[in-house]
Amino acid sequence: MTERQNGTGTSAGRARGPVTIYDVARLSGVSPSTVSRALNNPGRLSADTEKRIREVADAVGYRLNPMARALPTGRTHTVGLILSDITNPVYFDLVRGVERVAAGRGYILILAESQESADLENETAQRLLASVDGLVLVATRLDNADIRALAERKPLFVVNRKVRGIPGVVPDVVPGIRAALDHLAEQGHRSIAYLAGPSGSWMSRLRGRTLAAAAGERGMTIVEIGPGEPTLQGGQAALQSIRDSGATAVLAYNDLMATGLLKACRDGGVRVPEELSVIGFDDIFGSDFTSPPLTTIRTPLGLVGDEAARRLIAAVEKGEEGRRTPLATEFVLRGSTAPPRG
Amino acid sequence: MTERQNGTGTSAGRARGPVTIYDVARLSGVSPSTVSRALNNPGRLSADTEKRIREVADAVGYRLNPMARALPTGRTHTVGLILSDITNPVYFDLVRGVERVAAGRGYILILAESQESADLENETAQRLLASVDGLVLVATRLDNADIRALAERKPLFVVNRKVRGIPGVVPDVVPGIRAALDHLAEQGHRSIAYLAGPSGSWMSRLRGRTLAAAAGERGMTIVEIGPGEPTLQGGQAALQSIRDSGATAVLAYNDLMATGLLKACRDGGVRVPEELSVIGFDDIFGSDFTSPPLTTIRTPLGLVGDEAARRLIAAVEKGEEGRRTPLATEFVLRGSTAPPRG
DNA sequence: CACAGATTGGCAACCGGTTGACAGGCTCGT
DNA sequence: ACGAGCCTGTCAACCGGTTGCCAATCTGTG
Repeated sequence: MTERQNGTGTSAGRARGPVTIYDVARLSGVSPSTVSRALNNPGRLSADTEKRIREVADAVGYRLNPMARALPTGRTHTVGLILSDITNPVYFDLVRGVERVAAGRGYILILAESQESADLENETAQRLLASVDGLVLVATRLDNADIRALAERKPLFVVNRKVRGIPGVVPDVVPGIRAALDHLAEQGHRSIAYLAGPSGSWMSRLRGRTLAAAAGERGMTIVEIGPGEPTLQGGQAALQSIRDSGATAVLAYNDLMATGLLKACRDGGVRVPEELSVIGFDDIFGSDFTSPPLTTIRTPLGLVGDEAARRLIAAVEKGEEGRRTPLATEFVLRGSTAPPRG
Repeated sequence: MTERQNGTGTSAGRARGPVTIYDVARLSGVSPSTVSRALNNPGRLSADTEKRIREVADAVGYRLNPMARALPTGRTHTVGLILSDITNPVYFDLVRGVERVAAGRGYILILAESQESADLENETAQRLLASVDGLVLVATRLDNADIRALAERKPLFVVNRKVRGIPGVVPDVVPGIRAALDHLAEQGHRSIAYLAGPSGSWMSRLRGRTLAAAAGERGMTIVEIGPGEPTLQGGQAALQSIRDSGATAVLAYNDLMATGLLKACRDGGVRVPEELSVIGFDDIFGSDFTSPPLTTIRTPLGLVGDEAARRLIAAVEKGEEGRRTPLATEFVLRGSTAPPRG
């Protein structure tokens, strides 16, 4: 009779802590291991016993302790999501996508921020490693070696970055960029500025490269401005360089920068789109109510989050990454572009 | 010599799993309990031993397993944050505040969404209870009884809702609302509409009540429109009722609704602010680049997140809630208000 | 009716830490 | 020289589950 701490003797008393399988076992007259089997090994026990135990567990409101299960099994039923900047609106839908899928499959979401620092990101990932079944890295600042090292410990999924041998997703930027350039060409623009994001950003380089290639095909010239912070401030700060470049249209690394640029234009008396056409990237919350409404290249961020969670969990549970869904960007025409003057 | 699984015999071999205190113990020739004490009971061991163990732990890259520690201690070093809607921009800064404070104090953040459903919220809270040291509930849809029941199991902190006996924070809405009404009165508005949020929202009722009281003091009349969804759509849908009410100015439950209303006005040919003055609430991301820029009542959401995390962790660690910081709203004058016509 | 094989449930070890109790060795005072 | 008391490190139990292995019981068959 090893009476564990919870037994309060004869009187029911108020239970000290949460109900455990030991309580359920005692109340249904079986051993703890039997309770464990009844609950997560259906069919292993006789139908009678299983049903009885389930009823008792239900009646007393038993809930398993995820940590206690994690210890022997190594499975935490938790996914970690590391972002460089939680308040960047570009991530909201992505976070929701991950959370919904995770919750729907019985997983918990751990959220962490790396504050745009590679060191902090690595430290954070290490810190989380033991607590999660897998990690989603979004727009990571880590180098390939660090990423591979992490992937050796736990399943990893990388969003907006391609790393050989590591599962991940990068929405195809080509269709959006082509459509945007077609639109600008049609309006008569020949010289386009690319307002680059952070120098360490793989995605900013990809967008820049793709843009340069697509511009070449259309006989347009690209001048790269930046790098700059991927924020409103970063966009605001770039106005002067853009004007100096002589470009008649700008494609910004993301909507935040584009919006900052819009603001700088208003403040500086540059009329958009008459004097300068501006195109953003991602279609974040708010870009349809800037003034003028921002023309942009939409990234399906909710779907990206879905995909990340789905495939990460598939890797965790079945050891294989699930089916890949093709994800593409799309040009969204609003009010911030027009033919150049003259 | 109970050689636990990790021992790979003579050759170093590649370690199976993560490094444990058992590994550190073996390598430094002490017992596991000594390692544990060296690491988190400074002074309990001789300086020599402690230093030696620390060095070994460092050298082999030991990291404690938070779950393994949580089991005997009951302390997970994790805080849970439950939001009704992750993509609502009102929460971004709040989430960041919580995450920063938590991370700074060595805590992990678990994020969950209740999708505006009380049942789902309760279920989520129950599910998370064993995994966290405490829970932050934001704009909860739970009733007081449920909240108290949760608070009996783990420390709880409630944001934007007052529940007797439960620690929480509600930024003072009075100064912001008074200033807003003073401004409207000055411009000559007499009849104001309040565009209410969800019927279950405590905060919406508080804002409505406070507004009614402040209006009374100024001899203005308030007509309440709604309830409505706290979203862009909710705001858009309300335009007709507002026009019908004859009010010359609207104060919306939040910026999302105010922004939706702005859009409906543009679509419906109602000029803002000439024909209708619109004031939002919270000053979320984006409300300074609507057209016209939204006049609003700012809530210091980052500080609210800070406060929540700080005081929750104080409650967890010291059993007492920490010092309260007074948090107040503030009127932010931008471009969506003007004197009424006529 | 005996016995093989399948069912059913329990024992005990294990996951990786923490911590109360305790033993051996030291230091120190007298 | 001897005992009190301190310092240091170990032992073992525990947190709440999971799971390999085994024993007892039940079933069916010849």
